[in-house]
Amino acid sequence: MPELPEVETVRDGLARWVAGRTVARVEVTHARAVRRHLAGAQDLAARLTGATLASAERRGKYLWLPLAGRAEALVAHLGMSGQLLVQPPESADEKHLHVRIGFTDGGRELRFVDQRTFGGVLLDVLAPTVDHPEQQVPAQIVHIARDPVDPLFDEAEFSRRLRRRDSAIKRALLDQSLVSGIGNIYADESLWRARLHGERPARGLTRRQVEDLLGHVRDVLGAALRAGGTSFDALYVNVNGQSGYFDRSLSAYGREGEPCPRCGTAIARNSFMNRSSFFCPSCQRPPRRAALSSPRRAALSP
DNA sequence: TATTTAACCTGGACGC
DNA sequence: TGCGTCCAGGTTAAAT
Repeated sequence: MPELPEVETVRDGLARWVAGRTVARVEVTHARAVRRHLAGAQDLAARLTGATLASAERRGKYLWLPLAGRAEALVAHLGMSGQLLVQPPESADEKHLHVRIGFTDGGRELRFVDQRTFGGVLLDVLAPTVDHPEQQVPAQIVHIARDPVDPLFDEAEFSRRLRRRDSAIKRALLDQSLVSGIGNIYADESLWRARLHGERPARGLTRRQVEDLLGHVRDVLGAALRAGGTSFDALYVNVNGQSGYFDRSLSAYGREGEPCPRCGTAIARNSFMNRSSFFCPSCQRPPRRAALSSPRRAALSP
């Protein structure tokens, strides 16, 4: 599933293959892929045709390609299975090809392919960021927090906000308005490295624990980025259709029943937030019931 | 206001 | 072989 390392790998590919090129035509073959462009597919195509894609930017799991000389950008989110592929025009259409963008140079096309259709593209105006108004991001994502590898990420502010939360740590890590780029896989991996159970209340964490957790988040994201991201199947690939290799380095996620690399206890799995959570029952002690937030306590009561 | 839940969606895996 | 069910999870509107 595309989280920060996967999206950054795609962004890097777009910067190499697409930036500086001028759009000649846009074809939308699946309306759901542009559902967040409220003016519709025709409007998206009309406004994008003739525009030059200046660069490739990212915040968290969102990508955008600013249009040269205009305060607008082509925004993309990969959802769970979205792919942005750079393909020769003559190559066969992918089964789930939803948007095709051709360029005036006649070279490789940019294709948005998405099996589960949770992702999409849209054209959006740029707006100043809250913390650094001299910087601009697409208006629809101004609520998305900076990610932990952003040089302007404010650790002190993150710690303060996290430790004020009346919810579980994992839920907070997945909240993109608190910290972006982390999904289910890297949340579990980071918590395993920090020896923290995801259901522990965020409010009970010390500053030191938050610093430690953040360090592990950065380590995991960095290692995954160097491996080209995590791929369990063909759903995540870079712009050239290649998979990443970080799944071979995962310690907890997807390893139910396998020995914990640290203590040998079998990795456990439970359901949390309608998702699977993987953890070591020995290294990551579950919180005492009294420490759980009230709704969670009520949910666990017989 | 803060937090939690449910819905969206498709195809692979699995059991019968 | 074919059918039905479950599962994967990022985002956000709606509910609590």
